[in-house]
Amino acid sequence: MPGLADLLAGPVLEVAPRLLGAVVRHRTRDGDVAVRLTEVEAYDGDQDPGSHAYRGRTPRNAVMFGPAGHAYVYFTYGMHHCMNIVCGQDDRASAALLRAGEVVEGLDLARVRRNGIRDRDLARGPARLCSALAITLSDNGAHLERGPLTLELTSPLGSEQIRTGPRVGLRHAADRPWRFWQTGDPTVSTYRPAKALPR
DNA sequence: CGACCGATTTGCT
DNA sequence: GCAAATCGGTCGT
Repeated sequence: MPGLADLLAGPVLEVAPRLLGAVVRHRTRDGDVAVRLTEVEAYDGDQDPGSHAYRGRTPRNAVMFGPAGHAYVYFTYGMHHCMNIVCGQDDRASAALLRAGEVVEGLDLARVRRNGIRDRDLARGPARLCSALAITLSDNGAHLERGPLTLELTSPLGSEQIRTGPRVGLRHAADRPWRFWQTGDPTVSTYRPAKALPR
């Protein structure tokens, strides 16, 4: 049967919505926390001005140029981590940013890590998600099949369960509707557009 | 080597 | 609604 990397090796615009509902689990000394993904964004490598890989390979983004099925983690704003799942073909340098999710395991541990924030907000936002899962730069490049950081795909959501819209916080290519989220889910980040798309 | 920027969150107004 | 916090990556001098 096909491995995770094979499933993630398709075009990122097809893989990203496929990730909605999938579960990311991180095992640490303190225990396990798992998050069900409710919001992701697609970044399409060398053809995408919004992608870290747009200006070519650097030590930071090298993982994006490798095979699908690995985590690309970067540090930003001097204090936050964000996690992507590398997908697409090798050297395509495409990835899906994990923007939000629902904590489905290790709720108590996630509450401690997030220091009293409401359960709904534990992983609502890309840096919050990394905080709840205790993702750091040491997880950059990690295989998502072998652990301690894993991705478990679930059956795809129906098209009526998926909404799309512009990506968040980009200076360029802000017009491309490459953000995907689960319809009406309360854990989707607050930057969702004011008006929902027609049912 | 120095300057500037960023796929953000939080807290205060 | 807005600005501070804070630092690695990238690029220009």
